[in-house]
Amino acid sequence: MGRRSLKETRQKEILMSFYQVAKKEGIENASIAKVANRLDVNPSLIMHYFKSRDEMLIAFVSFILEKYMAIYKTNGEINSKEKLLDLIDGLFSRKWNRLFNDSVFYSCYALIYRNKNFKKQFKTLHDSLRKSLVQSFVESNQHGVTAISDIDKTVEIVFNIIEGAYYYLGMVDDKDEYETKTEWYKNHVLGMLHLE
Amino acid sequence: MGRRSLKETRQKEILMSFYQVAKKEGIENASIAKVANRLDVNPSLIMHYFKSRDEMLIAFVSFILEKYMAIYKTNGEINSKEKLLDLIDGLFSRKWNRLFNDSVFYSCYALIYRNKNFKKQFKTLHDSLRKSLVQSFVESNQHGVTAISDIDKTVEIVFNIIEGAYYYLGMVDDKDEYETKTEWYKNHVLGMLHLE
DNA sequence: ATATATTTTGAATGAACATTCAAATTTTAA
DNA sequence: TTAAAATTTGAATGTTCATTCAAAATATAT
Repeated sequence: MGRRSLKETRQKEILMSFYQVAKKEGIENASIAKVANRLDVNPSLIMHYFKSRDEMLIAFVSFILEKYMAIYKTNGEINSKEKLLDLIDGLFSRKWNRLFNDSVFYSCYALIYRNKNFKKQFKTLHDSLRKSLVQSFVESNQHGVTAISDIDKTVEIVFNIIEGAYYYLGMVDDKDEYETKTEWYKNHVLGMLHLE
Repeated sequence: MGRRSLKETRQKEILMSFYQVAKKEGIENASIAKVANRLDVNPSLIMHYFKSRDEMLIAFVSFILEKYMAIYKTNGEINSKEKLLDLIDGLFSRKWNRLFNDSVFYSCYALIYRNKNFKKQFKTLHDSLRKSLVQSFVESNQHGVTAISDIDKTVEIVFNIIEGAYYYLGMVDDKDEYETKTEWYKNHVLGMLHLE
């Protein structure tokens, strides 16, 4: 007996609201009052679902990383050149960094330098993204699409280029420059894989 | 007549204190009171030298970018393979990102997504760093050290790799992993320049 | 209908915040 | 030694902050 729990739903709603506020005003300026206000709800309700703002921030970082991870979904076995090119295109596509390569994500990233746990979480995420690409390259090698000799090293460089790209392109407003340089980065990767 | 102005000195002291506080507690948590406390000075003194916290933050970002720029000083004409290798070593060396590739720098970077002026400042800085490397490659080409065909594109990729490296290596605590991957990144660049 | 568990509110706390202002102190040149 | 200009302090402002607590409202199972 008793009332049905809304805990998980409510917590996700709250984190989403936190995200929206953080996007506009910065992560540290996303106060409980503002997050509550956005949901048209009493501030103390938020304290009911998260013991403290700190705990909320911890949950938020996990929430962000979860979403980030979800973008990198493989579209099945890499058994043809087309599939591989699609994969690479996806890595450099504009849509997914529109979602996450913004203020909020880098603000979270900045936290790793002051918080060991955040650092570990970020590292784990990035390493698992790398592992996923390793797997794809193993497949494309097996199907004769590529002949990559040192897959680990190659994947490391590829992600290095992707991450550097998002860092720099975050500063680029000019659409032409954005596209030109994205092409440069992507072509360099294709060159590495002998796919030009 | 009247007293000699300490404005510039004091402002720099204040910004340095801001930096120290921001390093420990995050940029947004670096309050005027804390910055003043660290200098053993009255908080209103800070308001005397900066009209508002906002203006202080603006000055701070310029201050950070200035320091960042200063690290990239070229050691004269690139007229030998040794000079070029030194230059590349420097770009990947651990010392300079120890100073700036930390919480504070990325927090500042995160601001570009909410502030057009910061974005422009960051862009300008990064582009001028790129220009400086273009110049170095022009020299190394002229002296027959390298035979780079598309210097602009090459520099773009090189910086892309450096920036990606700092992003990822920020998460790496393990010394061996740090060094191994740094070597990978650097060797890839040397390969691009046919300098292995 | 009643007991119960959960959601939600509302009021109150004290601390920290940016900012203001006037007054005090210190240095400098004439 | 005096006037001027700058530094520095100290007290006060009202706002926002995270957090607490008790009370109210709501839904669910028996």
